[in-house]
Amino acid sequence: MDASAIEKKWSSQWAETKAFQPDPDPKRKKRYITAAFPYPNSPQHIGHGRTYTTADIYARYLRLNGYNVLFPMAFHVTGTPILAMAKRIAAKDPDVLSVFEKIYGIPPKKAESLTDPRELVAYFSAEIEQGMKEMGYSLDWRRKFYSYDEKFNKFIQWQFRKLKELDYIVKGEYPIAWCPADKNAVSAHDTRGDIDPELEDVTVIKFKVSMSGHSSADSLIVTTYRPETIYGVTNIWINPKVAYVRVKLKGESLIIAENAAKALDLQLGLEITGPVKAEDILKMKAVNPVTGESVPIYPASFVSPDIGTGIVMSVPAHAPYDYLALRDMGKGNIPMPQVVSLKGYGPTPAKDECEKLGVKNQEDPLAEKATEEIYTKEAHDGVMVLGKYKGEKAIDAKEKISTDMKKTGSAFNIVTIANAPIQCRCGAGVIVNILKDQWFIDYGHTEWKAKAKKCLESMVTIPEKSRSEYLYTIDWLKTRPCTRAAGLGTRFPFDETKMIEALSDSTIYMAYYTISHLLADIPASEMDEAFFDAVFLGKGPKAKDKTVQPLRESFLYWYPVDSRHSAGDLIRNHLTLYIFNHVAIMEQRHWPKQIVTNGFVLMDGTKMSKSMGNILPLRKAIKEYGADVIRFSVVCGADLSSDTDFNKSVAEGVRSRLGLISHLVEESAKLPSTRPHGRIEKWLLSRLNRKIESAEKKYEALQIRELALEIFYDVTADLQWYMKRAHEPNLHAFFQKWVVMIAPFMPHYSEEFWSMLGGKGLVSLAKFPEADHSKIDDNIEKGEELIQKVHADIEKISGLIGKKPAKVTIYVADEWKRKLYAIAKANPTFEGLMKAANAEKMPMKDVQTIAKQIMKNVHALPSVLPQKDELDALKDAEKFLATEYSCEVVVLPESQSKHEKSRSALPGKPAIVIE
RNA sequence: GCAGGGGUGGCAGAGCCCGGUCAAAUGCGCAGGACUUAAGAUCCUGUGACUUAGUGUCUUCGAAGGUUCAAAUCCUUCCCCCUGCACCA
Repeated sequence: MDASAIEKKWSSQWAETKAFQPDPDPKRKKRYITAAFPYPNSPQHIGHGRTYTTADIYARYLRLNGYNVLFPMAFHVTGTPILAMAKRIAAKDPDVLSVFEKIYGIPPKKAESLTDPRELVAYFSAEIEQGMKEMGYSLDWRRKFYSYDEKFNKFIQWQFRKLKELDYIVKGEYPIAWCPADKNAVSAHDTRGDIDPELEDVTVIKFKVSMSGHSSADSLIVTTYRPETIYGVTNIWINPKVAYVRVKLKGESLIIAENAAKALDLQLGLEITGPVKAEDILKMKAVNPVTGESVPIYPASFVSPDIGTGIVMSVPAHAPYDYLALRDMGKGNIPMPQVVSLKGYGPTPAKDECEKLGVKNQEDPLAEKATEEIYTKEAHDGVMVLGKYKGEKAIDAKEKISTDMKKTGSAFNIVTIANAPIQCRCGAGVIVNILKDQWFIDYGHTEWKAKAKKCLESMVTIPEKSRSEYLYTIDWLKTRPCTRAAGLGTRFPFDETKMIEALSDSTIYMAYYTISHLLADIPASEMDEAFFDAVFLGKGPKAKDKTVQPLRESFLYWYPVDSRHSAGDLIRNHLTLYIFNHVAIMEQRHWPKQIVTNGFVLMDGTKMSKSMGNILPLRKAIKEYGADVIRFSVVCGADLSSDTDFNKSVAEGVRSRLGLISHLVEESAKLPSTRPHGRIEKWLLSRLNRKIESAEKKYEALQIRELALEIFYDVTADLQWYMKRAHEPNLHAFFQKWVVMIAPFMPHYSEEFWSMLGGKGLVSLAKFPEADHSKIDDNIEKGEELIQKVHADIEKISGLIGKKPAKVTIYVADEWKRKLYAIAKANPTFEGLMKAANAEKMPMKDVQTIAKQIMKNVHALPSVLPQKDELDALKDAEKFLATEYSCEVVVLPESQSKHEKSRSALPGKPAIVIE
């Protein structure tokens, strides 16, 4: 069977019959499933397929259970990445273009033409949509929209008005990584090398300076992460190669590196009054604001004008760079006051560490390592031995000293980029800006948090263990910026120059799906606050409007979302915001019911990444293996919550099994659908019903991996056994049920099988089989297990004796041995057992041997079949075993033999004699 | 640092909540065999060690202790790994 032909055939069938375009139907129960909508700035890869496949399996399962299921999809285009991507393409960025060509196979001409954000969105969204259709996702595409659609914008603005009414929208200051050239906020994908700028508070300490003994109006300002080491300052470092300037800050005159002054201007408002020569600074003395001590200024090459203020205070006992720079200038032996004591080190930990690592000089990369080592250790275990906070932990003293200095005006805080220097793509150095009129959503509100927690309590989280993460995030969230200066999406209603940020416009959009396909005749201008109030809240002046009614009905029918699907990394933001915004805006009956999160897909054991080039595009994968194989492969490998590995051999394994099943279905389709007659047929039926029963529970709880094992891998094993054992194999009736069970995983093949087997209509809309308990037969299954065991044993023994058996005799243990087991269970002591056996007049010699064995495991004796059942099972398999070994096989009760070996037969373990 | 999740056989990965049927599912890999002119596919067998006309013994589930008749599973301590810590979708 040709996978691609089957896929095409059935996906067009689904489209033609509008199989997955549900409308409200008051007579039927509904289920509403959503998965995170994709961001079309690249094609999707196989990893994206996992979430959607999981959601689709669930949606398809629910459909088989008679639910009216809505599973919609749209595209998220909000924010800057799409703009950034278009810009990079316009600039013919070789990295981007090569990824598109080499990984995704996009013709270079096409790729290079995607310089307009809208064209880019159109191209990639079409690509993604096509991929989703090929995967067979049962999506209702009528409801598709883009997050920059005018009507959607209206909806999002409504959402923000609601939040504002609740006082959840606030305005304030906010530090942000900033490109001074672009005059724009900078995030990881705007920087060279995709580095995420990390902002960090740093203390700036003022050292008053004196020149030739005369005090001066100037102060040198130094930046430090470790203000507590102020007690150990021996000197100040500047870099003679750097340009320094004098600046005015609130009337004070400060000396600072020119670059630093420019970078800090945005947050401090500095006025540069003129240059200062480095050689002049070196002549100055600086006064320690805490100790009052006067220290010299020395030159050092490690000081960078792009980090902090471009001036550094020297604490050689605790800072490896400071020690090294002193040593480099021949002052390695000057007194170095110890501020912090550290176990395992002498009074100068920095020196010790440098010597231990053998750091050559301040330019040596090892200096960085020494610094990290000392800083981390001192932060953890350091205890102050000097100054006001002597005896306290260094980490506590740090805060106190910093606060003290700020109080006296000798220090202040700035925000810097911890991992500086970082370059914007435009080439400018990234700096920190303080946004004065930044808008926030205030997730810190206590009542709001309480409501969110209440929602979480009533919600199902799959996996259950993710619940604690939601709880943590709910507690942790506080004010969160919700606008940006640039990006696609929706304008912020209270300041139209700003755009709503991307995570903030994707929190309640699931509500929009319920009406998005009904808006064609309603102009955007009519979609005001009253309109959405009426649709989603059923109140306000438009609540009775005729145009609103069908929308309201649709919303009321579908909402709430019964299951939200996403990757697990989104719990920390999107999914928790989803909860927050729902509880803020929606009525309680419309709060989220369930969130399902999954792990990533790894490629041959490693994370997929553009730089590694190990991305497998979804459509390429489909072409290579077929949609059903890919669907199965991305979900079956691991538990839902953990990362799963995709590799060739998994996919090929699935494909070959599917091939085996296809073959059996083809054969079965030719046979009539008959009732089971033989023992092995009963066995298969029992196994099937057992699986149906547990499959239902597992589908409900989305135990995808276990399901996959049970209804696919186990089933193929069962089928192989059946085919060996059956006299006239006929799997027609079996497959009629099984196909429905597997259909959520492998919808295309299932449709094909279903039609081959004479099923009516689409299997996608069929009914999930009901388990027939009366057909589950433990004894039959145990009997079959016995046969498998005996089969394996014969194999083993004949291997040991190294010859083909000429005759096999199987002796089934006598009934009294089973009784002995029962006695042992009731009376698990050796003496008790022997006494009871004696009373029963059992052959005590044999009893003793068996009893010894039994007693080892007396608390966990296997339950055994009656002798009759064992005999029945094995006799039924006589023919089969005879064919297997092409020799005579005889099954006898133990008592009918004089053979010595026959006495070693045990319940569940017949004796085997091979001649 | 704080928070969360983990450490199981060559690999991936179940089992752990609810201790015994666990030398530990399943898949992959590997080895041998069948089929084939051959390869591939498929099927069978094996895959901790030792042993054997058999269902036996020993040592294993990050490390060390403990509870128990019995521990991969429960308790304690320790070691190691991964993820997140914010404006980034």
